[in-house]
Amino acid sequence: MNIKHSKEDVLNKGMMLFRLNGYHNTGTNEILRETGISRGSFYNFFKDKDDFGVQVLDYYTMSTTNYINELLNKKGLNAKQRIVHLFEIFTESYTKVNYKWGCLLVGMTQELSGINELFTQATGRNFEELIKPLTICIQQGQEAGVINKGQKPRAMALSIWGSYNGALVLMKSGLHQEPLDAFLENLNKTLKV
Amino acid sequence: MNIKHSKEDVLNKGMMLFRLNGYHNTGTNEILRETGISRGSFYNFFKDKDDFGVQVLDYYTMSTTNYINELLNKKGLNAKQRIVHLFEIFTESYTKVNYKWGCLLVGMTQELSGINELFTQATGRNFEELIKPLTICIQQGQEAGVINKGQKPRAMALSIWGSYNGALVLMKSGLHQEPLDAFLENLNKTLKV
DNA sequence: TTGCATATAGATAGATCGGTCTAATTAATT
DNA sequence: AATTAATTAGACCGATCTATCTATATGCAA
Repeated sequence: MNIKHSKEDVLNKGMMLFRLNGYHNTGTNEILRETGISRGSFYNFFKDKDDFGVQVLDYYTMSTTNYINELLNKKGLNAKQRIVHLFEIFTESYTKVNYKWGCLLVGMTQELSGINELFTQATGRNFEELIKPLTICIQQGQEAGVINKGQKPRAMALSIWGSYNGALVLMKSGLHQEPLDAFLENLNKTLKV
Repeated sequence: MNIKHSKEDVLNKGMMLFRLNGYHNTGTNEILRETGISRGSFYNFFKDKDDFGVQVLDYYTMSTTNYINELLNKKGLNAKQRIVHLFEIFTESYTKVNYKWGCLLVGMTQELSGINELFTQATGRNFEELIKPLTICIQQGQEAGVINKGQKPRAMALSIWGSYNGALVLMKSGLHQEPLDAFLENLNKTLKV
């Protein structure tokens, strides 16, 4: 009796595994075991492990971007408040798992960008996707006068997203909350008019 | 005819390899080939690969901390100027290698912290070492009135070092300069009285 | 010099890696 | 219903992984 698995389920599981244990540290055997899929099916869905990795990364970025857009379009808050709210929600999600996993894009960047051509392109592309909504929201906030104009939207988005990513790394390096709080504190200062 | 290698040479080479290609993506064979050391010698120096990795990380932090201290004690500049100068020098070093490598502590954190007990302790410990000089310098700057007092020294150091680490990740994800410039721009704003 | 600890060399081992292959099953098409 | 295409299953393969093992060479102390 054969079992049918959706490709999305496999991508989801792979995402979780890569975020928890990293790309090189996650073998295909582990992916097969965790998803219950067979080796034949895996290589029917995906050309090879790298192809799988890139698809997982694209999938991660797509879902994350959707969620970001949702939060940054919330009614009843101004642009600045929406951004602060976004990062409060995001940092909380890491608190909830005891700081044990990180941003997949950060991890894949560290492990693969600059080494593997496919992933070098993928990390660059996904990073641009991820930062787009924030850039737009900052621009709106500056036009509305609720965010300071000390940096151009793009540069400010880079600063903030960078600070956020860095906070996640520091968090993971000591498995504690402190860097996330420092980031949120600094975020308010960065945005303040 | 046997050849004698210093342990420090091997640590140095390992540091370079891990920064370039990551921990799991660097095999012992590659380490042996690059250093010219034999397998027997390697396992005479180091208990196993993990032990080697931790020693490399400790070595990296020690040399980096020494360099930070040197830059943060430079005569003729005030605390704020010394911090800005430090990060200008540091970011430049990545520009020079075409954004192809990252901070070893960031990489090891992503790959190993939270997974491997030995490395979890090591990343936490090394991160604390690395941030210490910056914290002290910020405190001096605040007391001297050249750095704003909006955040406590420790929190500001976390914000800044986090932003710096995040900028390195964004840099590597797209292999470009932009996030480094955005970070330096933002750094000035963070410090300004 | 003798004796002993340490360092080097490299063959070898067992486990695991990513990936292929054939056969069986299921789905789609005519 | 018959035929073809797509999917699933899992045995299997060569390559590579980390680590050990034995033998040889070297440094040092008595």
